[in-house]
Amino acid sequence: MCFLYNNNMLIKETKTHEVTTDVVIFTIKNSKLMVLLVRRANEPFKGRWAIPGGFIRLSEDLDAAALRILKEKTNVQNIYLEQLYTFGDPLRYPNSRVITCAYFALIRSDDLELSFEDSTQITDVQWHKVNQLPSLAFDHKEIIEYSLKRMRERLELCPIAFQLLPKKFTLTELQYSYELIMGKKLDKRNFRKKVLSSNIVKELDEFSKSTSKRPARLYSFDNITLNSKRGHFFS
Amino acid sequence: MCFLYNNNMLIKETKTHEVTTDVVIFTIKNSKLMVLLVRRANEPFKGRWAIPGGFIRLSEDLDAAALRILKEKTNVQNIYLEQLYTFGDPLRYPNSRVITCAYFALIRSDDLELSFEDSTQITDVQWHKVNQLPSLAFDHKEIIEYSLKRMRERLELCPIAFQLLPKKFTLTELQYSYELIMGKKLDKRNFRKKVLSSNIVKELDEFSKSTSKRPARLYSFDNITLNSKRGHFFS
DNA sequence: GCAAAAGTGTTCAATGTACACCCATGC
DNA sequence: GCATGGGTGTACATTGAACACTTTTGC
Repeated sequence: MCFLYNNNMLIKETKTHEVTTDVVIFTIKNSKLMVLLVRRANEPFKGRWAIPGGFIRLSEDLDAAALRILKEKTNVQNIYLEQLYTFGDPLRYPNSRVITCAYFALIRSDDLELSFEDSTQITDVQWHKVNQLPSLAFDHKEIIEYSLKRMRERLELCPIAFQLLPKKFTLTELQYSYELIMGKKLDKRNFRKKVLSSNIVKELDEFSKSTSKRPARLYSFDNITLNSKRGHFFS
Repeated sequence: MCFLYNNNMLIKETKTHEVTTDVVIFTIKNSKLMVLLVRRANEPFKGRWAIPGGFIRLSEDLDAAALRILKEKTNVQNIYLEQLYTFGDPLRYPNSRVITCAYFALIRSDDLELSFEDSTQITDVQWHKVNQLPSLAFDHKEIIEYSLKRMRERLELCPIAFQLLPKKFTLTELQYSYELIMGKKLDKRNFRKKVLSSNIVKELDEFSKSTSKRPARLYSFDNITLNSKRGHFFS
């Protein structure tokens, strides 16, 4: 039971706002754009897939809470994390008022250290293809769709796609990740021209161990600064 | 006293998160870009100027709460309103954990019906020039600065500046409002070319009652659709 | 007639887009 | 030697930026 000073009236409520953060975590795995989902262990939506999330602690910054959720699930740091939107439809969460501050994050698949990854049996944390999502809890479908839209907007401004790639990558791999996120094909020559003329990649003296074809030059990224003040790299 | 199920532990807390919304309300008045501030009647920061805001009701959508705050202060509808960012630094609010979901709004100065406007005495609600802000409560300076930045970004994508103008306006007035928001001078010919080639304005057969100079053609706006899914016009 | 704001086009640079062939390697 | 993905350049269209003079009105 809470007493809450709400809108200039002291009201008595059996529940109060709860505030969570949900983190939409993207990666590229097996040439697919994937999002991390957890299977809910409790009601509501017990057994349903959902975006990883959790309550924000009373003395915890929002960014810190999102980072904590991310670490709990993926054990990664040094990732791109950006506050997305705060969803507060009073009906979004059954029988309770839960406002969620959504974030989205991009991680490299080669940084992943997911304990559940070793097991081949079905676990409660899994990657799902973004274009083959299962039925999701709450408004999480809407949140993921909005994340995708935002990620595409960001991609046009700053090279966050690098976050999805290994530290050394070929231009074809880079282009492929752009195509996966943007959902359309890009022209190879124009893409390479654009990437090389912006000084965000550094040419290496290494080549991919060719998988039965001509080896491709490897690049690493450099000079990454974000146009957005909202997104950050956390190290 | 609340019991809160927080991060998988049932914890006992003497306080809980509180969630407010703050609305940064812009207008153009006397050829200046202005923001609406209220003087705080209570501690903390009693007497200090602050962005209008209030607690979100338990069964109230975030957008609705922002709209309510806006109506309480300005009595306008049919405005541009967009969720800005959620600020949740645990130290932003003294002695309490208050997370605020900030919005920004643009209103026409000729739509204004502010009760306090008739009075010439100092009231607790006033317009302030954005480049001459008084000392503000909480992190409200940061919120206003971020609103300005976002408004500039929006302006490049969609014609929200129309929200700040009377229903009939001259192109010079429109250009002036862009210059006020962007904080820089624009080229007259390029500006008019761009505005006229996008079909967002409609030429009228009326002219400004010339104030001792050549009368200028009036325009109204048309075909307003937003590029952003986040911003909305509320009618 | 003059002061003051309204109105009007062209040139140039930069950027984005469309498009097709040779190259290096593994097998 | 051939199949496969790696790598490269040019022509054109679109867009944004710089720039100055004539027109209309009130006084």
